[in-house]
This record gives sequence, C-alpha cells and structure tokens, in this order.
Amino acid sequence: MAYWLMKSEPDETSFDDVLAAPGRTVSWFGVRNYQARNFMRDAMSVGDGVLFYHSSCAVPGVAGIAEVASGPYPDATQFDPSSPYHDPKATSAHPRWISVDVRAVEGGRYLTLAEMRSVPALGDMVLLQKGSRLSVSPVTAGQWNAIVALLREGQR
DNA sequence: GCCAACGTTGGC
DNA sequence: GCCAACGTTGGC
Repeated sequence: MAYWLMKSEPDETSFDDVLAAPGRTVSWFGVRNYQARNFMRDAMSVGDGVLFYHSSCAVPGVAGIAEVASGPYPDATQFDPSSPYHDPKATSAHPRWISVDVRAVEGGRYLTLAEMRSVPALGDMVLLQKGSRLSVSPVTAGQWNAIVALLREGQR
C-alpha cells in the first residue's frame, strides 16, 4: 500500500465537496503535469491512502484523508474544447492525460502548511521541498502516520 | 499582486 | 539536443 498527497484548489473542489458527493467519490481530473500523471498512471493502486490538500487558498493545508478508488482512465476534460483543461493534442485513440477516482474517508482538524513545516518528522516531505509544486506527490508511511495522528488530535 | 522556481515550447 | 523565452504554480 502506498500513500499520496493530492492538491486541490478548494474553490474548485474542497474536501467537504468530496464528502458531499455521491459515494463520497469524485473524479480527479485536470492533472496536466507528466510527473504527476505518471504517479497516477503507474504507481497508484486502488486503496492507496490520499492526503487531501487545499492549495492556492488563504490557508493551505491538509483537509482530510481519502483513498484511491479506481484505476486510471482517460481524463474526459482533455477532449472538451470548452474546458480549461482541453488539450488539442490529445485524441481518444491516444489520450495524454488520465484521471482516477478519489473517495473521502475521514475528516479531521485542518492541518496547515505552516504547522507541517514545524514538524521535524515531515521535513523530507516532497510537498515541503523548496520549489516543489507537484500536484500529486508520494508520501512515506512514516509521514502518513505522523499526519494522520495530527489530523486526529482533538477529534472525537 | 509579487515573484521564485519549475516546466514547456520552439528556433536553431 | 541546447537553451532562451515564455507560461504556470502556489506561497506569501
């Protein structure tokens, strides 16, 4: 079992939006970076743990725990000329970008990026490296356990 | 809104 | 295949 951190802009899709979605599941579309795509296509498995991260917002941080709920399939928005994620070089015969389904598992308190930076056990996280801007990044088991413990602090 | 860092594009 | 120019990301 592997662990991942996936970034979403909460104005577009927040963790609460996923909790409210049918089956608590959404399609993760719009990834347009090859490294992030390759993680999703080649390394993710159904059941992998996902830290749901809110980016490009007033207070970035981890909003909850989710899981990978499907294998990879073509991202429909790449074929849609009216979508901001449209890719004119992608065809249905040769799709370039993929999606996976993500299911919300558990909320928690909001763990801010600033707090994550203060936790020594998280110092090696890909997310926290200088210049890192991958929208999908791997998380080690140790990092995962530390973050899950922090998310559960003060929760009933 | 700024800007550092990174990724992509395209001329050569 | 190099690399300058440009575009994007994302925290602050």
